[in-house]
Amino acid sequence: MAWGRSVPPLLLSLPFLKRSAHNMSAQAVRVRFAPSPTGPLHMGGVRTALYNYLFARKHQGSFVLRIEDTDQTRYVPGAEEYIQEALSWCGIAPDEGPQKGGDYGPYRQSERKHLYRQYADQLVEAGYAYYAFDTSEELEEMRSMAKKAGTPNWQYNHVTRGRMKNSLTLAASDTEKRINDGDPYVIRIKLPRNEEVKFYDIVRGWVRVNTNNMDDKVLFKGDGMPTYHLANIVDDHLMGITHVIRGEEWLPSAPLHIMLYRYLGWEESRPSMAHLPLLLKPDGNGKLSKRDGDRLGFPVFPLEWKTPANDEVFSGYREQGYLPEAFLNMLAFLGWNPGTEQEIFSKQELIDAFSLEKVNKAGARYDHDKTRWFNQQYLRQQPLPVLADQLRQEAQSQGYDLTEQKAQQMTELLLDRAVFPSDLLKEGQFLLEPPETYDEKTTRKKWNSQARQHIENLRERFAQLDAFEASLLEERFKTYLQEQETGFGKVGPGLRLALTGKGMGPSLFAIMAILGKPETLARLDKALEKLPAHG
RNA sequence: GGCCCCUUCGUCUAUCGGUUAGGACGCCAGGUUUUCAUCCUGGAAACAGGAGUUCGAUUCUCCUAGGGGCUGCCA
Repeated sequence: MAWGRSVPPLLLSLPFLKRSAHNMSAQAVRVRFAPSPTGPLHMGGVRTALYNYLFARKHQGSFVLRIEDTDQTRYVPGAEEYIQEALSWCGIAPDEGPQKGGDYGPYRQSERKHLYRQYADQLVEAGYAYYAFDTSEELEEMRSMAKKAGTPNWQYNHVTRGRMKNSLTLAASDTEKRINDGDPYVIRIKLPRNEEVKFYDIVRGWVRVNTNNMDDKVLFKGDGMPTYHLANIVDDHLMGITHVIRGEEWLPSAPLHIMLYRYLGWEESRPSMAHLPLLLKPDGNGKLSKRDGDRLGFPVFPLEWKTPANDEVFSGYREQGYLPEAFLNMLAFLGWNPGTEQEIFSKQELIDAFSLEKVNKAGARYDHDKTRWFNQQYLRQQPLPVLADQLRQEAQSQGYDLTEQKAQQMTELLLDRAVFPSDLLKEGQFLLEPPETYDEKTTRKKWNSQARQHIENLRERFAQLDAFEASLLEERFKTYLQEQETGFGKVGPGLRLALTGKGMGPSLFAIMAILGKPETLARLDKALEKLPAHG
């Protein structure tokens, strides 16, 4: 088993496992990510896409994007574009999909509409499905009545279908008449009574469910579209999908899908299944949802999203300055672990290390601090010139003109205290313009007549220097301290305050070197002028 | 409620019957640094509970508890 959890040897004799094993060696891996375009893709969806992508790459297979838009009432403009853009930003764009094309298209289910009906008909003819004429209202009433009677989970199944309006209870002529008259109807699967459905899930092992606990799900809707259940089986089959890797929320309907493969006669080529653990919210209970981000102060979406209906804005990792590689690395580790102690993985390293067997079973709680840490790590790995160039552009957009050299110096100076690229400018603002105000607390504690005198003295000394570079400045500064028989703590804070207006920050000598002589002297003059001499 | 899935430090996780239960984030302490950040060193911190199988269970089985998902003519 290249990618099964350990399976008892005996079970290998089961026909479909043999088939699987055969599949794996002979058939090219094809996986799909199948979101429905009902809104932006959130990070849980991105992770599902990522695992599909990694699995495909690992096995030299194909990663397919399929848009599951069989519910026309839930269409949200821009959602599909968002999905594609999000995947591209993350660096996991599909090999086949609505944008890219491919040999198995079309890749939108709405454009595949004509394909599904024949399979629904096939099932009806084979006796595995039936027409049902019950209206939504009638079903609603059945459910609420059952609920009042103490049965919260009324099901349309082998017990109840005999009392409903369907082709099993109606005379054949009646059924035919209704259909010819254009009466609305759905097609439901006809599940057997008391039969065990079992399948092997790559991350969970054997899963078994009795058909008594399943219901006769609608396969084909009144509007002429298939439901997800039918469409996903038909498409996976037609598209040659070998492995279905999806979220755990699909686990309860997996047995139904198994039955569909069987009834459609496709059991021999059924894809393997892997149900991924869910992403949980950091606080409280439940899975991560789209509102958690704004509530807890982090994005849940890869890209910013503006709801078309009301212009509500949801923040995105991209816009907040996260690097896609960091985002991806973080996501990969939410529910998967290579078993080594390495945590920083390039995309290629993730591909090489990834396996579904190492995917965890339990849901993973999202930790924003860790995400920030990943970003910090990746930020430092960026080439200096690239960061400097970004800084320069950002500074420019805010009206500062930066030389390449100065941008580079600033980047070097500030990278250690940055988590986001934008921190470089934020933390280095004082290098671009003189302070307007001086930190109140530092002024009160460190700025006295003595400190003032030191600044005056230093100003004179610095004015004598020709080469304004850090090492020289430091040397002169220390010489001065020795002459004065005083310590760094008596002079340094005042100097920093005068130069930057702040009580803390990077090396003073590097700061002065970057500012240059005229600016340094000007700032010292300004501070001497503006700051009162107290104490 | 029913069905299914899950359960190791606060969080993400390693352990595929025998370990002082390891790492990372976060937290705390110390060191480096004029300060902040970085960096280095150290620390606190976990196998949900109970039975069983076994010479031996965090690891296998069962039960309990807790958590999660599903329970639509949504995906």
